Amino acid sequence: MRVENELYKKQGIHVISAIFTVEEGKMKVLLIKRKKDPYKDSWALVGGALYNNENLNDGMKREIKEKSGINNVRLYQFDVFDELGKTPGIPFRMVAIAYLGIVDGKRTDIIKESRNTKNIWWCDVKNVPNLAFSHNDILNSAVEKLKDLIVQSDILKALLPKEFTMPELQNLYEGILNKNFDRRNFRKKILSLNIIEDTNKEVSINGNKPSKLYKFKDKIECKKIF
Amino acid sequence: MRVENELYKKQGIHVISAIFTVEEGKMKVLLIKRKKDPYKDSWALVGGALYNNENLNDGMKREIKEKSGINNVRLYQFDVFDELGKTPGIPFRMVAIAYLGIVDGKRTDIIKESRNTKNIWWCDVKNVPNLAFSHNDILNSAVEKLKDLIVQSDILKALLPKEFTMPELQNLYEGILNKNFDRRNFRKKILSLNIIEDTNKEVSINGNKPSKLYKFKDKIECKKIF
DNA sequence: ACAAAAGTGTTCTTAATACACCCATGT
DNA sequence: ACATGGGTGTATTAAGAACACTTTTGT
Repeated sequence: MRVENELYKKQGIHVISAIFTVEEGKMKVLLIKRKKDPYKDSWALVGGALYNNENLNDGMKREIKEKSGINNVRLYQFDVFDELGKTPGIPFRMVAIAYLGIVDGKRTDIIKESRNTKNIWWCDVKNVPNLAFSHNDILNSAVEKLKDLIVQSDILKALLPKEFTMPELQNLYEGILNKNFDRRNFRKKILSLNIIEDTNKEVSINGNKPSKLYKFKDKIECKKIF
Repeated sequence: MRVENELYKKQGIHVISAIFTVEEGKMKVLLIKRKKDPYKDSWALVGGALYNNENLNDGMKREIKEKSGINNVRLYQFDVFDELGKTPGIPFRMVAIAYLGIVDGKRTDIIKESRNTKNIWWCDVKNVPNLAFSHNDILNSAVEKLKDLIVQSDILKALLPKEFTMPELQNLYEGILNKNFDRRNFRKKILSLNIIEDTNKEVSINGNKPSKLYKFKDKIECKKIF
């Protein structure tokens, strides 16, 4: 490949991340509000252009740090999106490398504003507004990937708060995988994996019979759950 | 993103494909021999730099057509490789978009030579030489992806010749997945899927008891096999 | 007749599914 | 006392794993 060849001259690489967490038993995705054109004032996924001198993962982490303050995100590169001709106002021919990120929201402080963003929001995955660029497509694709990941025990541990109830866990699964499980069978399955333990505490969430609180064991192997 | 910013100026995108087929019951990958530096005379996967004005899939197909003549390949984008500082002689900061390709070798004519290649070879996956760039890493990763794909019935149909024997099929699985199956259980499993049928023909492969020839039914759904 | 690989059925074990009753809480 | 959601055990069904003998061909 020759540098002077016009065929190759105007290309660039975006890194874009759909960062998920669980809050109140619901799956949330992190959105930022753009300060500048294009798509000024639109909500968008976290991301930006890669520099010449950084590798992909470092670039993704830098963007996430700059725009949200988060620095303990677990990242999975899951897809590539062609941005040829799709991005108004960007004269480069861009390719977007899409990442899925996982954090425990309760252990994570986020910053509200940055150089290019004016707000930030943990948005319920079930109710996402129109996003900038083709970020809705990227998010949909990330949610599909999340369905694959959620059946791994070590992801669950990264995603959930320290203590949680069995119905919360089941709700999470049913929401992401979009199907229902029998309460008894679900419990049996999860307990048989031997990755969580009873804390001997209880909470009453909706003023009904209290549910037991569970927590993950200190070290768990990565097992497939469904 | 501003075009004049030096941070973004020298980036480019490679598309690279590990193209697989089955020959004599063995999994083969398509390699080309390079005509020019860097890595002159080395074997390599099929690929090259993306143009400004084409999208990723078109670029990949163009490269495959140019270097091998193949135009009926089924492509899956499966990973992205960071080539920052890894590629001698290439002044651009490259990212390699990696594809897995599937063809039926017997139905495919390949060309021996092209502008940048001097030879081409269906190489046994179990016995691959040192490749140019970091193509061995990419190939290993493609083989991992192939393990996921091989359990889908429609991939099998794309990969295998029109007629095949049960031991050939089993060998293929055992080679890719790196484990052994019981002959009777394997047969039972495959037949229960209802995607292949008996041709009432037989072949003797090694001068032993002949095996039955099977073929795929005309239309099969995509089912998970293991 | 013997070596080499192919074909075939049954039993056992394990995992997944279906299902009904009692319990603790707030109003 | 009642409405709401949480907790528990058993019986059935389906899927996967284990296993041995007979058949065909070439030498």
